[in-house]
Amino acid sequence: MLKCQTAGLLAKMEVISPFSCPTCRLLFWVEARKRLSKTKNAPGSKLGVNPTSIDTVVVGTGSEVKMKPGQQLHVVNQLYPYTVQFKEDPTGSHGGSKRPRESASEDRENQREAQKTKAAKQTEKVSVPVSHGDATNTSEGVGHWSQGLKTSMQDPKMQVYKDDKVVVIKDKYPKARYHWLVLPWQSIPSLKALREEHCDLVKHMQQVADQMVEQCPDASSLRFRTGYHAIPSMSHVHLHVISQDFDSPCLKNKKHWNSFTTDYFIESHDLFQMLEANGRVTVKEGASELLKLPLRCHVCRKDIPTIPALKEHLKSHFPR
DNA sequence: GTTCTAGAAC
DNA sequence: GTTCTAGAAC
Repeated sequence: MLKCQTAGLLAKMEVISPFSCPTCRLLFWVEARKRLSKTKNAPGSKLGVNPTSIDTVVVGTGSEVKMKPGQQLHVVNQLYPYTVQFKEDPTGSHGGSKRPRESASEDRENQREAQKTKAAKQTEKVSVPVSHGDATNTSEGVGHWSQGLKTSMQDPKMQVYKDDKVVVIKDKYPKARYHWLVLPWQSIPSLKALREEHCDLVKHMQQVADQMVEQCPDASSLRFRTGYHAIPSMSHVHLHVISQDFDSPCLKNKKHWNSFTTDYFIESHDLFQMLEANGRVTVKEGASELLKLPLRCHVCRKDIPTIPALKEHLKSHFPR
């Protein structure tokens, strides 16, 4: 339940689109754009609610959160259908005037800013549990940008699914309409550290990835790929689950493009087979050179000269 | 990983 | 002149 402090209304969370408190006209924008038919079997049961840019709370369905005038509510988890229903106005009062709704892009921008601030704070203050080696504050210790996933995966507000073996977060800079990362709780710095004993874990990561795709509202219209970057920048093994529209403002350069559309992207299944057969994962020499390949459309194989031209071209394959 | 920006490309 | 990329810095 959501409680509007101004009007004293309660809201029940179930489905959604942009909505406002009918009494005080406070507007809330909820990211989820499409409905799903079922929620019960969907991974993750928590809704992350961010009632202010500073304080954040996590509420389960049915719990209450107090909102103040001007505060924005973000349903962090886009995966499930939500409805926010306001109960009957108990007082009959009607304060405040209707506010103009923020544009979706503006809202996304604000949220991105909030995330940046949040990440910066986490880097400063949060100590991440590490089960191996020395955690130092030197070149690549805690706080270095390459350690960011360790922080994000521990943050309940970032988590869209978790079980005893893995956690799933949304990529902070998604390169497509849907882009998740599946991370093991176990600290495995890179693909080099994978051994035969990790086979079950890797397989489980794949299963969770498949599950994420299954419950995606656009699973029927979009193709997905799940795989690993040959030489990832971020520490901690992570499996990308990414829709193949590559429709995202965060996809900005050749490196981004080629990391998902060349052999630099190692299919999860291929990686598993390699691990099962050899007990190791070997990355081909020269993998980093793949990032410099000319831009080529992954759908029609057409060569495209520049990133802006490529993004324009992609619109023809993936109209909104 | 991202951001910033010099200078290449047009 | 503007657009775009690539590499440094973080």
